[in-house]
Amino acid sequence: MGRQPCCEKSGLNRGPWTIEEDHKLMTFILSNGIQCWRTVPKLAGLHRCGKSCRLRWINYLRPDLKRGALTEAEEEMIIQLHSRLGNRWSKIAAHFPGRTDNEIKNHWNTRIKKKLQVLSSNHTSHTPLQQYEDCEVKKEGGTMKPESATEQGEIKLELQGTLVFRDPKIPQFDGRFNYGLHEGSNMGPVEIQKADHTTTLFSEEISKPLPEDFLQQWIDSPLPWDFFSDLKEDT
DNA sequence: AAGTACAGCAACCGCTTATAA
DNA sequence: GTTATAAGCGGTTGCTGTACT
Repeated sequence: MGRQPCCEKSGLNRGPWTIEEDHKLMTFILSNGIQCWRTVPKLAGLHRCGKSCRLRWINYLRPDLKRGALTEAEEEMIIQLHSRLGNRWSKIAAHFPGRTDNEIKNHWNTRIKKKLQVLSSNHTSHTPLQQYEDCEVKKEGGTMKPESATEQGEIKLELQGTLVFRDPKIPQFDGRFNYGLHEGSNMGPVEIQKADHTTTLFSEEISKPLPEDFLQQWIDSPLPWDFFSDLKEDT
């Protein structure tokens, strides 16, 4: 029943790959292709687990890999995608031909995360909502629901709704936005997007503590539009 | 020059999902 | 429908090189 086990766990090489191992794996895959990772190390003459071979190929040996540091534009796109997809690195990596999920994950954890932390700590002096002060904003329905709560009292909410913007600088578009926040925190960026047009709004004005009654009031109310009091609302 | 701290990244671990038997 | 396994995925670890003291 079922399939054969992937590989023997004992007697296999571990740790960094040698040039010779790389060469064996690359030569084998280029001439035979990949049918089954389990059989690859055996057929290629490697003392490695199939899983390890797969990882080495995907993250390092694939000929279509793009080498070199990620560009500013790529970084910006990662931030945008991460705000929508969260830590789904493979989904994010799918938008970057030649880049691997591991590469993007590492880049996020070692660089972007820190960059954003610095940005958010400077956030109180940042008022990009002014950028949209000429906007007319129209609400078109929306829902809000508690997503999760922890024992530490951290509450995450999901808000979904539709905004229609009218702005001379931005063609009219509707958007879907989601965010999470917890008691006493600043709310993160609110992303407004449609098709290939994505932008992000920030505001320190929308930082609110969330005592239970206030939270309930929020949950009960159809739309928490107080968050957007800075914007002219066209109802 | 030596020791320590830190950053970056490759590789591993363990869980989840898809699929063959 | 159930079970076992391969493949995929995200979190984490640990090695290596570099900067700092």
